[in-house]
Amino acid sequence: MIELKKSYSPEDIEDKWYVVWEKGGHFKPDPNAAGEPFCIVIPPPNVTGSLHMGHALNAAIQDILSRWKRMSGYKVLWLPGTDHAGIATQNVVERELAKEGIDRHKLGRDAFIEKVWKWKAEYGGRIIHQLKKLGSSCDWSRERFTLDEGLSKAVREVFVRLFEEGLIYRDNRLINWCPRCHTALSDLEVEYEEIEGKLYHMKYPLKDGSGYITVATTRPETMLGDTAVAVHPEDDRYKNLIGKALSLPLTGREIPVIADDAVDPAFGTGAVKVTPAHDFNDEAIGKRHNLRSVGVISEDGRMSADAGERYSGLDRYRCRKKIIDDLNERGLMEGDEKHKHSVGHCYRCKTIIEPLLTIQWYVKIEPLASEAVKAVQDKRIRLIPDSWENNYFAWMRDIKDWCISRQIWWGHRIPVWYCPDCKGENGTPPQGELIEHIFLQPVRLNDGREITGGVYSELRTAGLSHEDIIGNSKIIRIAKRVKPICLRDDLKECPECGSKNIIRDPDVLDTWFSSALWPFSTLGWPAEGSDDLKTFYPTSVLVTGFDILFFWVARMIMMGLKFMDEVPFRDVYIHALVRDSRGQKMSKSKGNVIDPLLMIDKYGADAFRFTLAAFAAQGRDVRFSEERVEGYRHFINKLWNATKFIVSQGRQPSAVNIQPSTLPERWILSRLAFAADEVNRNLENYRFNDAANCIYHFVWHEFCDWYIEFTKPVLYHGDDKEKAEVIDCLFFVLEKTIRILHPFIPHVTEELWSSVFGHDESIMISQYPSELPKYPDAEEKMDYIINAVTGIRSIRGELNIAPSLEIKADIKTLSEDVEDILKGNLTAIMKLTRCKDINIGAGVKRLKGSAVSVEDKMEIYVPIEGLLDVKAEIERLRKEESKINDGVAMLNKKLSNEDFLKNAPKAIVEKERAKYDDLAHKKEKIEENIKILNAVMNSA
RNA sequence: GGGCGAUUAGCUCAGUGGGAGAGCGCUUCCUUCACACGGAAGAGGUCGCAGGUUCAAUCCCUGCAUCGCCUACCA
Repeated sequence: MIELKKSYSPEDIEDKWYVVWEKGGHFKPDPNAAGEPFCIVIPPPNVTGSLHMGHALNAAIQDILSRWKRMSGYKVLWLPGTDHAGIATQNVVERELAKEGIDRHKLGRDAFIEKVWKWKAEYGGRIIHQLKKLGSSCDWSRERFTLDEGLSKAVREVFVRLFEEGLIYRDNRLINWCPRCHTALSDLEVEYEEIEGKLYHMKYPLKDGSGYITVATTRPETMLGDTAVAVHPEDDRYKNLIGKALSLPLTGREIPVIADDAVDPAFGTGAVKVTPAHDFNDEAIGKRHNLRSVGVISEDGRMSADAGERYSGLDRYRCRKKIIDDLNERGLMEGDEKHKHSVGHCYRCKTIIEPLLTIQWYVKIEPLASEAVKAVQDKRIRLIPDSWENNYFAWMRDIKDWCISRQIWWGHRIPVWYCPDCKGENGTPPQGELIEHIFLQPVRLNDGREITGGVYSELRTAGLSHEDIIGNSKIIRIAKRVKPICLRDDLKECPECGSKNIIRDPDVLDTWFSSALWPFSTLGWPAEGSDDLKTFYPTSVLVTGFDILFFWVARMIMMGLKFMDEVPFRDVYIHALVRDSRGQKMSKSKGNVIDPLLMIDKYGADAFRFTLAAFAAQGRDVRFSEERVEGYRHFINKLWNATKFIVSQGRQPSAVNIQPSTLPERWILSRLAFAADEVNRNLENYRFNDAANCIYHFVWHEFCDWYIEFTKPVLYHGDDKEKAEVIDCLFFVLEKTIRILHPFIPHVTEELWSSVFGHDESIMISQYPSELPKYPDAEEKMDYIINAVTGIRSIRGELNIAPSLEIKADIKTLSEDVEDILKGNLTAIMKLTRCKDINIGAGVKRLKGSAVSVEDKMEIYVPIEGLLDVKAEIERLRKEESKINDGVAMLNKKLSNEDFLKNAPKAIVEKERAKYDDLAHKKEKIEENIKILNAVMNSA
C-alpha cells in the first residue's frame, strides 16, 4: 500500500511530471496517425517578453482544451513559438548597446542584426519556456519563431504575390511616426490618450494690413509649415476674407484664406491654420485645395531646415515655447485656454506621435477585408463570445490601408530592390537622381570637401563608390517614381541594365505581417507536401485576448483566406484581460502586477491553473485575487486527502468495471456521470468557469461531503464483501474524477494516477470520461436520505444540541417507498446525524418535547424532552413558517389568477400547484407543532 | 461625438420569462480515527432607478443614472 503525505504539496510533484510527459512524446502528434486532428497555434508572445498573467490565462485555456481533446481521442497539436517583435526587440538591444556607448548605425546593419540574434539566443524566448512551469502540453519539437527560415520564406512569398497582384504598393502620404523609435507605425500601433493641453490663439495679419485673423491651435510650432488658414464657407465673420492673403508670422510667407466645410465655426475661433505636412485633417484639406506641404519637423522630432534658421534643429516642444515667446514679443499671441484633447502615443515607447509625410509600403486592405468579413458572416469562423462580431464588422468596414514598412533593422527586410543606374521612364535621367542619401557622419571626398549626403547620382559623380554610399547612409530616401523590383530571390544585378549597383529597400516589415501568416507558415507553408499543413490546417481554435483582435486575428483571417483559400481557424475564443482584484489593469507603473511564476511557486501550478479556469467567464474581465488561488489549493488538498482516505482502506484499486446494486453507490455513479457530461458540455462551449465549478462541486460537495461520509459505516463495521464493494466504488469514482480533472490540474492528477492506481501510461492519454451510466431513480431516492439527514442536523445546529450528545429521532414517513429507503440506509443516517436510535414508519408519533422538521414525504421529530428549549424551538419554527408563508402567499395569488390558469403552459400550472400543495402541507405541520409547543409552554 | 458592455449577498462574480445562486468573508458550534488547507448549522439581496410588454420580469423593450472598454479628422 502506498502512503500519501498528510497534505498536498505541489513542490514535491509538479516538476518531475513535465519531464516525463515530454520524454513520453505525448505532446507530439503524428500527423498520419488515426484520429481527428485538433490544432491550436499559440498566439506568439514577444520574444522579449516574460510571462505575465495574460499569457498564463491564455496558456491555461489552451492547455485545458488540448489535454481534454487529447484524452477524447483527437490527435492534438498545440504549436508554440514567439514573434520577433521588431520594434520592441530592437529597442531592447539598442538600450543594451547604449550602455556600452554604441550606436547601431556605427555598428552597421549586419553587425547589429548579429547582436540581436545573439541577444535572442541568450535571453529571448524565455517566456515560452516559462509556459512549461504551467504544465503546457505544447509540442516543442515544432516550436517556431517568426524570423525562422521557413517563416521568412512564407513572408517573402506572400509579399511578392501581393505585390504582383497590385495589393502592395508604395505611397507618399502622412503617416504616424515615432520620433524615438524612428519608424513609421500603423494606425493600430498608436494609442490615444487624453491630455490636458492648451489651445493657443494666434493672430495672423492680413497681407494688406487691414487686420488679422485669429487662429486656434494646440500645436503652435507647426505654424512654420502652415500653407493656409481655413474657415467655414458660411461663417459670416470670415466670409469676406476668403481668398485674401495672410502674412504668416515669423516667416513672412504668404498664405491664403480658404473655405472648407470641415471647419467647425463653433470651435476655437472658427479659423484653422492648415499644416498639411503635420496633421491628418490638414492633409485632407490640403488635398482638396491643392495646398503645398511644408514639412518643418524631421524624423528625429526636431525642426527641419524648412522651419527656418532660427528654429531649425530645435526639439519640437522647445520650438513650441520659442514660437509662443516670439509671437508674444510681436503682439501676435492673443492668449490661451485650457483644452483637453487626445494625443497619439507610440504603443511601444509612449512617445508622442508625429504625423510625417514619408514614403511607405502599404497593403491594399479592402479586397482582403471583404473576404474576411464574409467568413465571419457565413459562420465559417465563429467568434466566441459572439458579442465581438459587431466590433469586428465595424472595424473591418472602416479599415484603412495597412502601412507595413518600418524603418528599423530587426525584421523581415522588404524584398524589393532599386537600380540607380537604370534610366527612368521615357528616357528621363537615371533613377539615381531620385535617390537621396543622408550620411551618418560627414564623408570627406577626394577633393577635400566634406559632405553629409546627397543625391545618389551626384555622390557617384563626386567620386564615391556604390559601397561607400550605401555604407555611409543613415537614411535612404527613394522617390516614389523609382521602379521597385520585387523578387522571391535576392537580386544580384539589375535585370534591365545589368548594373551590379543595386540598392535594396532599407525597410523591414511590420511584425504583424509575419504573424498574420502564423497559422499556415508554422505548419510548413509554402513548402510543398507538408503533412502538418494537410492535417492541421485549418486549425481548430484560436485562443486570444481581445486586445489583438484587429492587430492579429483579423489579419490572420485575411491572409489565411487569401493564401490558403480556407479560414485559418474554425473558432476564435476571445478571453478577458486579467486585472487586479480591484479591477485595475495590471501595469508595472501602477505596481499592481502579480507574477504568475510567483503564484506557481507559492500555490503550485495546478491551483493557479484551476483559479484561472474558474475565473474565465465569458465576456468579463478577470479580476485576479490571490485569495482565490489559495482557495483552490485547498480544493486540491481536499482531493488529495480524499484519496488518502480511500487508499488507507488497504485494498488495491480494482480494474474491473463495477456494477453496484446499492443505493449510495448507484447515486454517486450517477452524479459522476452527470458531472462528466456537464464538464464536457461546458468545455465544448468554452465555458471554462462552469466546467471548473461543476467538477469542484462534485468532488467536494457530493463525493467528499456525502458519498465518502456515507461509506464510513460500511468501511468501519461492514463485512469483507460489503467493504470490498464500497472500496471498489470509491476507487472507481476517484479514477474517473481525476481523469475529468486532469486538463485543469494535470500534475496532481498524474501523480495520483501513477502512484495510487499504478498506471504505467500517462493519464494524459487515458480516455476522458463521458456517457457514463446514470441512475435517475437512485438520485431521487438519495434525496430522501439527504433530506432526512439535513433535517436532523438542522435541528441539532439551530437548537445548539452538542455534537457529542447522542440523540434519538422519529421519522414519520408518508409513503412506503420512503420508509423502505430510509430503513435500508439506517446505519448511515444514524452515523451522519450522530443518532443512537431512529424510529421510522408511517405510524410514528410525535413524542412530547420533540423538535420538528417537515420534509418532503416525511416529518422528522427529535425528542429531547428536558433539553428542549421550548421558546427557542417555537422561535425556530416561526422563522421557518414565515419563510413558507411568503411562498404560499405568492403561489396562492398566482393560482387564483384566472389569466394565469388560462395563459400559462399547463406544465407550469401543474408545477406551481404541486409546489403549493407541498408548502401548504409543510405550513400546516409546522403550525400544528407550534400549537403543541405553545400548549406546553402555557401549561408550564 | 459614435458604439459596445456592465450594474445581483460584505467582496469577487455565475445565472434564468414561472421557487434568488456559488466561492470567499461573516456568525454559532465542533480538534469525531481523509482533510482545521477540515466538518455541521446559520445570517445576509426591492437583482442600479423609472416606465412599458406579459397571466407572470432580476431576465424582454424604452428612458435615465453610474462605471468600464473600444472607436473618432474635438484644429
